[in-house]
Amino acid sequence: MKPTTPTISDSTLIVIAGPTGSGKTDLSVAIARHFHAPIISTDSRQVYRGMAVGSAQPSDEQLAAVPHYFIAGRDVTERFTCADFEREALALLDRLFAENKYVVAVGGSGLYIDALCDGLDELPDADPELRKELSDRLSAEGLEALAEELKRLDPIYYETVDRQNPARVLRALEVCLQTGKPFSSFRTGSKTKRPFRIIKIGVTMERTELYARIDRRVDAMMEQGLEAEARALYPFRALPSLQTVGYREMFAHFDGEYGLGRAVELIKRNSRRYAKRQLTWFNRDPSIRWFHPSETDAIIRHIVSPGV
RNA sequence: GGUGCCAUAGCUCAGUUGGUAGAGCAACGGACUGAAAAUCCGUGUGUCCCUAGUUCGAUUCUUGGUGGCACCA
Repeated sequence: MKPTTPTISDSTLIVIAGPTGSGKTDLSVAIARHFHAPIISTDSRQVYRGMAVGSAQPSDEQLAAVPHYFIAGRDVTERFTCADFEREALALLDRLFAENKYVVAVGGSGLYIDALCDGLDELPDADPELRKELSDRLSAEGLEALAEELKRLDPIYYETVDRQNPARVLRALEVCLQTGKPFSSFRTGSKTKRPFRIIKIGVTMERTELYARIDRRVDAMMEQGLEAEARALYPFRALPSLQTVGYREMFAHFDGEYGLGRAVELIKRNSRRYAKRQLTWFNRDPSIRWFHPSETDAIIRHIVSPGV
C-alpha cells in the first residue's frame, strides 16, 4: 500500500458566493469553524478600513472566532483592484494551504471570485494619468469619438464591446494607448488551472425573502451608525472605494439633495439592484451549487462529498 | 341612512367621441477582464372592481351591487 502523502491537490478552497444580504458571512463562519479553515474575503469593499458598517464587515466576535484576511486591511485612499486581489490572494493561499486543508473564500464580488478561481489575463495596470486624460476627453469629445478611436486601434474588440459603456471603451483604449497593442490581443479568455480544488457554494433564497432581509439589514446599519461612518468618509467621497451603495446616498443627503428618510429608501433600493446584478453574474457559473443559508448541514455534506 | 365623487399595471395616475390601454416610480431580464457595491443595455408585467343590459363589439354608455372618499343627517 502506498503511503498517502499529502499533496497540494488535497487542498480545497470553499468558495461561498451570493447576493448582498443573503447571509454569506454567518454561513462562512459556521463552515470555517466546522472545517477549521481560515477565511479570505472576496469582497471589493470590505477590504477597506472605516467601512465596517456600510460594507457589512464581519463582527468583532466573528473576526475573533476565525482568522480573516482581506478585511479592513487597506486605507480608502489606496488603490486596490481585482488584479491586486488575485496576486495577493494566490500568494496568501500558498501559505494558508501549507497549514490548512480547507480555506473558505467568501464575498459578493463576482469578478474577484473569478480572478481567484480562473485567473485574469496578463493586462497592464491602469495608468492614473492616462486614465485622467481619457476621462477628460470623454467629457470634452464624447463617447462616440473615443469609440471611433478604439475602432482604429482595435477593430476586433470594437466589434464586441458595449460601445455605450464608457467604462468598457475607456479601459480598452487605455490598454491600447499604454501598450501600443490592441486590447483584444491580451484577451485570451482562457482559464488558469489552480493547484487546489475549488468547491463553489451559492447562497440564495426567494426574492421576497432576500429583499426583506436587505431592508432589515439597512435599518440595522442605520442603528449601528452608518450616518456617522459616512460622515467620517465624506472627504473621500470622490474615491473609487467610496463609489459604494450606502455611502453615496448618504453623501448626497449630506449635500442636501434629499432627506435622511429618502437616503435610507434609496440605499435599500440600490442594494436590491446590486443583489440583482450579483445574481446575474453568479447564475452564469454552472459550477456553483445553490443552497438556502439555513442548510448548513447539507452544505457541509456537499463539501465533504461534492459528487453527491 | 341620504347625496355626490371615485374604482385602470406593484404604487400614483392618464386615456379610450365604443374597436381589450400608457406615463412616472417601483419591478423584471441581460452584459461584464486592473474603478466591479463600479459601469452599461433591454423589457409593460393588466379579469381596465363585480353583475345584468344596449351593441357586430363595452374598460368606455345604462341598471343593480361592492369597496373607498367627501358632504348632509
